[in-house]
Formats: sequence, structure tokens, C-alpha cells
Amino acid sequence: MKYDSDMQSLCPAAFSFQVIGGKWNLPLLAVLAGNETIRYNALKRELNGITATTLANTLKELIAHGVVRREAFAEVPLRVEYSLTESGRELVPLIEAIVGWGDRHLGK
Amino acid sequence: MKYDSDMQSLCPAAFSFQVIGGKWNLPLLAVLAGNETIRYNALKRELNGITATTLANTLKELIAHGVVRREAFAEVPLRVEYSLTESGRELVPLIEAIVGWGDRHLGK
DNA sequence: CGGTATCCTTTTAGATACTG
DNA sequence: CAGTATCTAAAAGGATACCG
Repeated sequence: MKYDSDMQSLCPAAFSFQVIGGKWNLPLLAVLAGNETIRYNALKRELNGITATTLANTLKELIAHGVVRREAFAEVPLRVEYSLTESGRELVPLIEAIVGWGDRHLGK
Repeated sequence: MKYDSDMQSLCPAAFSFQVIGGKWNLPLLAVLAGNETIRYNALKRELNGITATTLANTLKELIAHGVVRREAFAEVPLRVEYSLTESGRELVPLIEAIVGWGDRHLGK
């Protein structure tokens, strides 16, 4: 089995990786997993240290990959809610498994 | 639950991420998973497109994190063999689960 | 409130050349 | 064979300022 730099044979892995890779993707998914829905600024507060730029970019990526849903309500003040989609929720146990592995092997 | 930029509460996640993150870590682990032991240049051939620099760096990281083992044999020509450690092997099913998720949700 | 635009810094990976 | 050293390029993320 060969793995090309364009990752042809690892294409599903590359896709998964676009979803869980990146500095804030995992923390962001974790916060979303802990809330039915959550607003932009609440998300920003939970993710201590993230900038508006990065949060917006990360959300867009995740929405494009179909794991996050965005709902805007035409109220004043404007309200936007984010939540995990079905496939996003399927990812949660895997993320937990990864974190669990790290927990068991950190400094062992 | 809060997630700081220094990832205090996600420290195990950060550790896991140093292991599976990076462009070549996942492909490299996949090749190692498919072989009892494998030599440096064989690894380089399997990972089509990786440079010597990057392969060496990635291997060092993984060794430092305790998931890969390096054994050198004082022969002529020099022989060096790489293999997964126990904790490295424990990672394999998780990687497969991640790839499986990608497979199920790619273009869905 | 929920963003975008622009620019800048940091990180990551690749190219090339060379060594024990 | 199994790497290292040096430099360059590209990608990711952050700072600042501003808008509907």
C-alpha cells in the first residue's frame, strides 16, 4: 500500500483530517458537543484565546465539511446559533477516544 | 467547561494531536501499522513524496512521544529499523475509526 | 451582535547539498 | 544506508481596525 503526497489512497483520512485538524477544530467541536446550540460570542468566550477571524474561519470550514450547522435569526440584536450536524455528532465518540488515548499515554 | 489557548483542560487532546497531527504523521503511522519493522529508505519509498528532512523530523517526534521505536544495527551497510511501540499500536484502531468516518461522510 | 478586510508573524514542510 | 545543515516557500493563525 502506497501513500502519495496527494493522499489519493488516504483521501478519507485527508477529509477527516481537515475536520479534526487545525489548532482550534478539536476544542471547537468539543464545545459544540457540550451544547445543543451555542451563539457566536458564547463560543468565542468558551474558546479562550481564539480570535474572531480564526473562529469565523474554523466555523466556515466545519460548515463546508457538513459537521456544523449555522442558523441565523433576523432579530435585533442579531442572533446566530451554531450546532453539530448528525455527522458532526458521530465524530464525538472518536474525538473522545483520541483524547482518552492521550490521557492514558501522556507521560507514561 | 473552558478550553484555553494553552489547552490546559485539553492537554491529553493536545498530546494526541502532536502524535496524529502534521501532514505525514498519519500516513507514516499507517505504513508502520502494516509492517512488523521497516527500514528508513523503505519507509521513504512507501511515503511517496516525503523528503528525507521531513521523514527524519516526523520519526523523531513520534519516537519522542513514545509511539515509534528505532533500532540501529552496526552493520555495513548500516541498517536501521522502525516499528510501532505498544502505545503506538493502541493508536491504530483509533486511526482506522477516523479514516472510516471520513470514508462514510466524504461527499455525503 | 456577528462578523469581514488587511496585514503581519509563526509554524511547517520542501529543496538542495553534503556527511559518517 | 541513513541521515544532517541550511535556506526558502507556503500555510496557518493572530492583531488591528472597521462594517451591517
